[in-house]
Amino acid sequence: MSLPHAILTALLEKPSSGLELTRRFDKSIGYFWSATHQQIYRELGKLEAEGHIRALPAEQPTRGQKKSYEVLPAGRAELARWTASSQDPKPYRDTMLLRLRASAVVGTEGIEADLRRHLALHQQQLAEYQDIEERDFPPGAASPQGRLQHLVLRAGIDLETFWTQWLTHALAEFTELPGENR
Amino acid sequence: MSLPHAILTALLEKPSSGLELTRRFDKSIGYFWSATHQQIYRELGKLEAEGHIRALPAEQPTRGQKKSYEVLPAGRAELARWTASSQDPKPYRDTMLLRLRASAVVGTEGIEADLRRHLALHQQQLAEYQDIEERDFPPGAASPQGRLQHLVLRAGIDLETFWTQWLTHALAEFTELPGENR
DNA sequence: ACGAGCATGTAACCGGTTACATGATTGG
DNA sequence: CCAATCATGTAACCGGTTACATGCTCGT
Repeated sequence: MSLPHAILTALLEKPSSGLELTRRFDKSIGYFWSATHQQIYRELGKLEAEGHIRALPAEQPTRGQKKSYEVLPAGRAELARWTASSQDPKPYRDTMLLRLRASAVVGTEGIEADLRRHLALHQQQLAEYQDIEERDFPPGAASPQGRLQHLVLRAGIDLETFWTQWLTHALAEFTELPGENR
Repeated sequence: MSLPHAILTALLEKPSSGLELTRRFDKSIGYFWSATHQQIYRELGKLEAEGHIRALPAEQPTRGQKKSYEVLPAGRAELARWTASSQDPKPYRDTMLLRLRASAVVGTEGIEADLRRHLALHQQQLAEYQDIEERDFPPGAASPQGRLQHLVLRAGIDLETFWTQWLTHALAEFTELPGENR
């Protein structure tokens, strides 16, 4: 039950249509909660039916017409409730770690190339986050909202830093493995 | 398509019944790929139908009777293929980061307690991993299989270390926020 | 007027989750 | 023998994914 709350957050920051939300999910919020436009439309319908949001009274909503939504007080209250609620961290899932473990059994043939590819991807993502940090969070005092947003970005930066270091370490290990295991 | 391969890996390490697999998923493999017994039974049925595993020829398999499986050559080949295949990293999803972002909009009322709770949980998990490392991976030379397994465990340790540090940092930020934002 | 792209939406599927059912074994 | 537990399994649901359909708008 996270997608509706992600949408409520995005709509509170700025009322938007479905496509606009999809684009914004490709950027900031999507960095740690991605969603496709189908998910977003489905969820917008539910949120409207529940009285959490409403379509902005512009034109009649026919197909192909832009339809913007804004958050109603009930929606804001629900988001506040959810934000403050106690939630267990989801168990972590990662296929690369799974494949590395499998490679200990069936051989490491072929996995090294994908480790390198992942390293490049994480380095790229790290650079993107660092650009955002430089641009949006220059050193110095910031508003409380800004500090919270910076905190979230730091998590992204530190996670990508971890992955680049770990993958580098993993690749170094591989060069030391005896030939028949590679 | 990861669960069947996780099961193949576990079965290659040691032929097991459904319940035994469930227990082992609660431990080692489950640390980065959890599964319930219902998922595992469902998947065992599929894997058997595909000819990747077979039931060990013991007693006739009636309900309530233990039924152990072993991996067939086709299953091992499929696992090797999957392990060496190129796979994109899944976009990262985390509700705590989402909630923190939401709290920048609707207020941080109530979230601090859950940050503390998460910190305790991650510290606990970190301690568990470190115990395993001390017990199973003492300093010194190790087999290639051991080194790969150690690599995976290091990822778990480093991830939990990251979370404890980040949560500590986040809580420190909170104490500096002006009163109306807490 | 028409094709490209914009915007919204339907449908089918798939893996993970939760609740529950049923047969076998074992301890009191 | 009966309850508790072990072991396997069925069913319904839910969110995320993929493929496709349809209507509108705008540039040429």
